[in-house]
Amino acid sequence: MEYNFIEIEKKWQKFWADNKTYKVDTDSHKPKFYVLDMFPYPSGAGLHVGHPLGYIASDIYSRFKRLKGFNVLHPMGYDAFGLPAEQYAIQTGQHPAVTTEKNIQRYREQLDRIGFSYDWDREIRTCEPSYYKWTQWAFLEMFNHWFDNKTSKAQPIDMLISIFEKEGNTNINACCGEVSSFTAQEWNSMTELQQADILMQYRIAYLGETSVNWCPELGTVLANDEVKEGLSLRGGFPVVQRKMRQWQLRVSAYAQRLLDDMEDLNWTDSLKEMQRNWIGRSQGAEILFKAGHQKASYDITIFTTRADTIFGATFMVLAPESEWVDKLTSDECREQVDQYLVLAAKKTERERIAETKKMSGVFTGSYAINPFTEEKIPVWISDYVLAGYGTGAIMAVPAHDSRDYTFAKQFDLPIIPLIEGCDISSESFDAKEGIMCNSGFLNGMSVEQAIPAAIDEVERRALGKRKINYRLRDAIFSRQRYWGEPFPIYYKDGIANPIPLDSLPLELPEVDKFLPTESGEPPLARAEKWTYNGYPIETSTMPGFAGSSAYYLRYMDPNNSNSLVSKEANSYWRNVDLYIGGTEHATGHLIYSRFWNKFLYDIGYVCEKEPFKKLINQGMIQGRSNFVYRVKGSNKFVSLNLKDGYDTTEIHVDVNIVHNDKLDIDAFRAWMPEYSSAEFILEDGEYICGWAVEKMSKSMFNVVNPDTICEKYGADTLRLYEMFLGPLEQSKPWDTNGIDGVNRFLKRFWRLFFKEGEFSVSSEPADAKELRVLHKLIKKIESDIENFSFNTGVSAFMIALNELYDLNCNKKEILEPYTILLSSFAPHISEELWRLMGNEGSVCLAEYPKYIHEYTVEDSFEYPISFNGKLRFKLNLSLKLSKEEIEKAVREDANTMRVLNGLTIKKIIIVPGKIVNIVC
RNA sequence: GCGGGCAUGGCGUAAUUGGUAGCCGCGCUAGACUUAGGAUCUAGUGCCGAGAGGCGUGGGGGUUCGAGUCCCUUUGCCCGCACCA
Repeated sequence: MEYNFIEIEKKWQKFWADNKTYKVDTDSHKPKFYVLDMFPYPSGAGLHVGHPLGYIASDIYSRFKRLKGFNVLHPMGYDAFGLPAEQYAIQTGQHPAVTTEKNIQRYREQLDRIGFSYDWDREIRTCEPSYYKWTQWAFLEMFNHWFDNKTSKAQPIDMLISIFEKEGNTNINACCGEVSSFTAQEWNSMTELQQADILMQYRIAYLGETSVNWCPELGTVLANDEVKEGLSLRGGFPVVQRKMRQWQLRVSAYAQRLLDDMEDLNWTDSLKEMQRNWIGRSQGAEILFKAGHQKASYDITIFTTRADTIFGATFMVLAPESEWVDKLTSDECREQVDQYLVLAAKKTERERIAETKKMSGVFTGSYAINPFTEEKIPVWISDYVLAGYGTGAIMAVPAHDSRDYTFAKQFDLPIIPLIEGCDISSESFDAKEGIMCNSGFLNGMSVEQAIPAAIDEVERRALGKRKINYRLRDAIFSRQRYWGEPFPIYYKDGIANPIPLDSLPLELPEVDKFLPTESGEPPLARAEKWTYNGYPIETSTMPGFAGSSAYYLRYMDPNNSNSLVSKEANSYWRNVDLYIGGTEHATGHLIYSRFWNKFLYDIGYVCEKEPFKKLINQGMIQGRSNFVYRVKGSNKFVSLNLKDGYDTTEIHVDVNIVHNDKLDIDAFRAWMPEYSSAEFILEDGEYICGWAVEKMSKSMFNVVNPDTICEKYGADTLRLYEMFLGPLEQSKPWDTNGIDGVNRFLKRFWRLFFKEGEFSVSSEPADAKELRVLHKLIKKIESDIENFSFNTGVSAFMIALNELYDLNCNKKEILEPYTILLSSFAPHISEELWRLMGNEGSVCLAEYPKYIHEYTVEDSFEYPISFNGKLRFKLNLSLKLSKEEIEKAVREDANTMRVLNGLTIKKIIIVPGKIVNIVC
């Protein structure tokens, strides 16, 4: 009987679906295990072979854990809100819900063919009202909470109000916007609007005016992680900074906790490092400088991590957007300053970044007093200082900061070296090392000593205080788009009010067009009756990360209509034990999700403070393009190794009509009409194609659809091959050159169960050699899966199969456990063979094979000579032993003899102290 | 510029974690069975050499009885961050 993978795979996929083989429930006496994939955005292009890489790995792990007796939660869903569907809608007028639905169906079909063990009853889609009800709910919870710095945790806003009513805000230490202090009486005498404005400064989800990334092309604001090098991640359009009033999430309040709790996570160091950089904690001090011109004087606070260099602060710089700019600009300089501000505002982020080498700036006309040197130093404005970081103002120390140095050189400002022996003739000395000089009381100290000493002095003289700054900023949460979650907020008399929970979900309304209105309002403003009790509803929608921030919680209890997740479900499933996905979410989703989880933890909603215990980043699969070489001016194509003799043009050819770099000539002629009469110059009767590794994309003709592989080789081969390709975390090109080997392995495995076309498995007991093969395999597979070393795992299956062929073994005692082990990797073929062996119930739920046989010294068998006839043992020998003594020790060592029994020792290689190599 | 990672046959990779480098697979060579084979099976396959043997983990140096693995240095690739004061 042939290995008919098409039939087998179809049969078992249907069986698993019909019988809900992979359905899981919370009420179980088994230990839980939660394995999660980063759910996909269902794009119109469908899945290519790169997408399932992580899914296959997580599926193998899930199946393995299930075999080991765990109750495994392994769900899948779709991150279905997003820009591409909306842009498609704008172009075609088709509702994004329609295209999204279509794409999801396609994804589902493709996923189903690969044989994943998902519990599809738990599928979620972020664009469904029953799901986004809970996204809206979480937003309202954030709206109704504030962050208490004293306890470092979210607290209800009602509690804040009652404190205000009793004692004002003087005793409150909150993470909030700019609020001046007030007493209880002052609070109580405020209007409703005034109170609402103040409360807004405290809320965790708040409406606030800040400098935002505005993308004119997309017509929306973007979060920091959606912008890279001044361009939008989606589409690559320029982004400018603009002051806008937007909904924001106070992620920055959680900066320290996000940092601290990372310690216990089982994530890669590089990913943790990325998050650390993104959070960007820096320790320093805020220092007060008096500054002003003839007409007025102000206190300006700056932030610095190098308080030790204050004696070298020879000027001050303000960000163009700084609120001090207006105040410190003198009348004489007003005109130039205004010109500069206009110029700076027009620059895109990208231009700003590009101008690192050349700096621009303008003098304000004001001077500040360096509090340590008492010198008068000029105050400048330049866009190399960012408004959003620190206080938007710096003390410039050109001798020890490269940016200040460039600026000082350009505008001819004084540079004072502060470290003995440093050379600042051509560049600044940025290193934090050396002995201080020109620095008053700090002279003679090392930099390390001088930093705290300087801050102590600052604090003693009440010029400022120690301060920790974070690069992490609050997340801009509004998008001026249609295809997202509506905000459950309505406006009454200028006050933002929550739409109560029992009116949720607030469903996305129908609109006639998906574009902004003529007056520039977001598309939702087109909706008829977009009101609540007659009051207008917020017209922005939430960003992509809103729906993906808590989806892992929803899987625990996907159909609950009373709660995001029930207490019972949450306390059973707790958090994700294994999360697999790409690194591209390091600073977006993985930060937001952690923040979201921590907030829900604070309000007592979830029981774990971190969402994802272990995280694996699968590598990207790149495309491997193939080329043909057309002789210029003809329809002749020359094979790779002969092309040097001709003047040729390199042309991408569809990789699906190339096999092992050999072109299928007939398929090529049929591929495009212009090649139908193509002629070929062959080498050894073949046309060999050139190749290159490129991004997988349609235009390079190197996209491989997993369906194609499933048709040709079957899903089991696809699964094994993707794992065999190399280490999971490594990026690699998709290269089908080796797929035949893996396919051959499955065919060989299949044949092991058949004799002359008949299914034939022996029920005789296995002998020691055969058991050894099995036990070696069990041990290896177990450790490989636990270490996510799936490539060597596949190899181990192949090695064991070779050995079984050598032993001519078809015994059930060996083949049955082998089949169970293989079922994690190749479930379809395993299921078929499992049933043919006469078993009831799915192999996927079978009992994990255990060691059924322990070796003892009495076991006598020849050691399989798979180490090229050489064995190596560790023995506890001392240097002083003679060769004979060592030989004797080897012979007497029980562990060694157990394996050596029955073999003749030919040679012993001795390395004194540790190791003995034995050739038999 | 800063931070992290990698470098092993013609190719993808492996190496019991400091112990005879090259497992497994691809490809290739030869053979068997075949009308045929993108099927199957057998043998071989790091490099040089007829052979004995020698040389080999990007280059150079070091530690060690012993280094692909540890340390220093250098080169080349990949990834992340980038005016964050």
